[in-house]
Amino acid sequence: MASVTIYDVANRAGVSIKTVSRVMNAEPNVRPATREKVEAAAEALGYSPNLSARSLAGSKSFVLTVFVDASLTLEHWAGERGADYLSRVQYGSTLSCREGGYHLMLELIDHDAPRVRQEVNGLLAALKPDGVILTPPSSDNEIVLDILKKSGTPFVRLGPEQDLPGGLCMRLDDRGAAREMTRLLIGLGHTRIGFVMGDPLWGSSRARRAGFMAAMAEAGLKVDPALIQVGAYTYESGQQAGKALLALPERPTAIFASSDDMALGCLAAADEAGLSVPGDVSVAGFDDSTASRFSRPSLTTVRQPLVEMATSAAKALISGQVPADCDRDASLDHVDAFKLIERQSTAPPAKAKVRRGGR
Amino acid sequence: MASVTIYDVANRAGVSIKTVSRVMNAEPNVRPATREKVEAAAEALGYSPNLSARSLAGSKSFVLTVFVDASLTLEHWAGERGADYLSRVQYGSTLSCREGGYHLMLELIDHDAPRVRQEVNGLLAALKPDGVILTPPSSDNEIVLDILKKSGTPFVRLGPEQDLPGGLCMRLDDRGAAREMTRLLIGLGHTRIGFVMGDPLWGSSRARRAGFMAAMAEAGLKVDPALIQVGAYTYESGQQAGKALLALPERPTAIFASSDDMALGCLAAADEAGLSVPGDVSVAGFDDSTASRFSRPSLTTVRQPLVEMATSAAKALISGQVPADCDRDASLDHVDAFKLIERQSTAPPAKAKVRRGGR
DNA sequence: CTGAAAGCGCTTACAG
DNA sequence: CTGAAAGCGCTTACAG
Repeated sequence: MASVTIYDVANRAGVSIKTVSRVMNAEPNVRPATREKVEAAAEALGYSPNLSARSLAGSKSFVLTVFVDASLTLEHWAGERGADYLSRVQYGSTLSCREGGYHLMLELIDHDAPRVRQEVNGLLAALKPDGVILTPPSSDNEIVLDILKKSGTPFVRLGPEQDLPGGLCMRLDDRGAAREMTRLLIGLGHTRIGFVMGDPLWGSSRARRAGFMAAMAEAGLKVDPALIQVGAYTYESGQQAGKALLALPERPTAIFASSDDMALGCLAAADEAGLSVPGDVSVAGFDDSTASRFSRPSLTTVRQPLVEMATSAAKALISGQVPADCDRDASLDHVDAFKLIERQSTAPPAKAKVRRGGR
Repeated sequence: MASVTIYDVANRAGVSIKTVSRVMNAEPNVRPATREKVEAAAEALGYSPNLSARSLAGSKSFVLTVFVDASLTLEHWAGERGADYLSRVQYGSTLSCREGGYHLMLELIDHDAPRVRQEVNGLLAALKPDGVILTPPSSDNEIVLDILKKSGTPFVRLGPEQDLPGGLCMRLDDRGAAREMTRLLIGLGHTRIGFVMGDPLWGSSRARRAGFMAAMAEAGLKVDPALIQVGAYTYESGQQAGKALLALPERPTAIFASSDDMALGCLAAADEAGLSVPGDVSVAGFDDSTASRFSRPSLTTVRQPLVEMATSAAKALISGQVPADCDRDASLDHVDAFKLIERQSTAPPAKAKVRRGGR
């Protein structure tokens, strides 16, 4: 079955291909009667414009690309847990793409390979996407950001952790979320709460700490400086921070670690110290990572509204609201809502225990 | 940054664009020295051929499309359980695509919409994929199959249930899997086993029953005709069949329903009859559906090797091993392995119970 | 409001 | 083994 082209439609409607093109692209300056004739011809012939031809001739490709980390993604796919993060991103962006007549391509990036630059360059040259949605760790990969900027491809960074120039950023309200989580702990009855901060170089780390401090202040609780530990968003740093907090003469009854990985480290530290969670100490995290759901105990944490973020990201890219060359000053930060996920790792503080006789 | 084209490479290498094209496509008839010159120029310039141009000019698009049901997929994505089935299909097909320099596009099809025909036709016209991977219910949708055949697009049907002509089929060994599952039940000690068959019109139904019969025969167990019920692969039909089996004067101690949906129906029937699973009766299913994992009790079932199936499907499509017009006679069926998943719904039959005095 | 011409970056079919 | 020409199906930039 030979495919029907713009010429077939033009012939049948008795107009030039340029007019057909106008109608297909919903451009103005077509008489209603002409428009109808063309639409009828296209419908009768079952005509759909060839994406490749449009892309080659025009300035739009009708393709959006999502960059995900290759090894992370393959691991998640292989790991039978279902790729939860990715599913949510696909959900949101696919929704917007369908609405806008766009197509989504998922591309796995080898962030650690020496040839990332070539890989990403090749991808852009081959696909010419109208926009790219970056997921961590792409969102913070300077090589990827650099290539994207040089190529003039608009992009959105999902959940970026660093304050790098360029692109539209979609992240949750770090300060607000940290404040809410702290309020939750305070509401449970905790007054002596330890805080594990992420890398201070990152804006999100400072924002989360600010939220913690704000909640403590509004509750009239003083924050002992010894209760604030600085980590690096890693499991190990969290474990170290947790160890330090739990070794304090006056132990905190709750720890708010500002990333799930660090919170998981705190869980390990509690275990080492022979303390039960949440019996002896509550632990809260931040991110709603997959690990947070499967840890023992499962982690109370903050969830990013990923579906909504991905929906807006794709929408922004499709509508061309993201300038290709937007630098730090021009960058619009899109702050989304968030959701507290209460799981097993938090509880009211233990009452003063009745000490049974030594064993 | 203006993109580098085949002309730039040709200029730098001092050859014609045709020669560059030959090298990029690994065609023969290029002197090694020339090939090297071209490769060096391409590398230096960071050249990657534009996919749209290749697609428009040539006969290949380097794009594979996966058809999934729109509402099913959106439901899974929304349902926080992660889209397990889809993840596994994506995993396998993405792997093969990366290897072959192909790109994968996921397309959501509204199978129930009156405009499916137009939708699918439009998709093929716009994307011109070199092949399509069908997942249920696309695998058995006659409209979809018809369009694919008319358009001459090669396609693979994943886990088809009906014997329809056309395309390459990838399914597990129904007979062998049913035989193994029956052996498992027999191994547990069951001798009186009920079987719920799917729609007899479908080849897979008959194959699964044949596997059941074979296992029973090889164990020297006679099959009471009353123990074979015919369902329709739906929950309701399974419930009805289960009800009938459990009302038998001599009740089976195990039921093998040849689809998870029907097995779930049997679970409901047991519940209605006041019987516990697996205490009073074991129930086994077939498919490893998501529901089978989350049911109470979770279902012992047969899992399709989806990742492997998708990998082979994409590979076959990329290598052009699937003739565009293969009809029933020419269709090659690709039979894959399977895996028994033992969960909570099966156990050894109860010993003759010691009847305690009335309650 | 409509159209004729040129060109996007490649591959095809052919010639040598 | 290599290349010049034509053309894939559209959009762009322009003219009227």
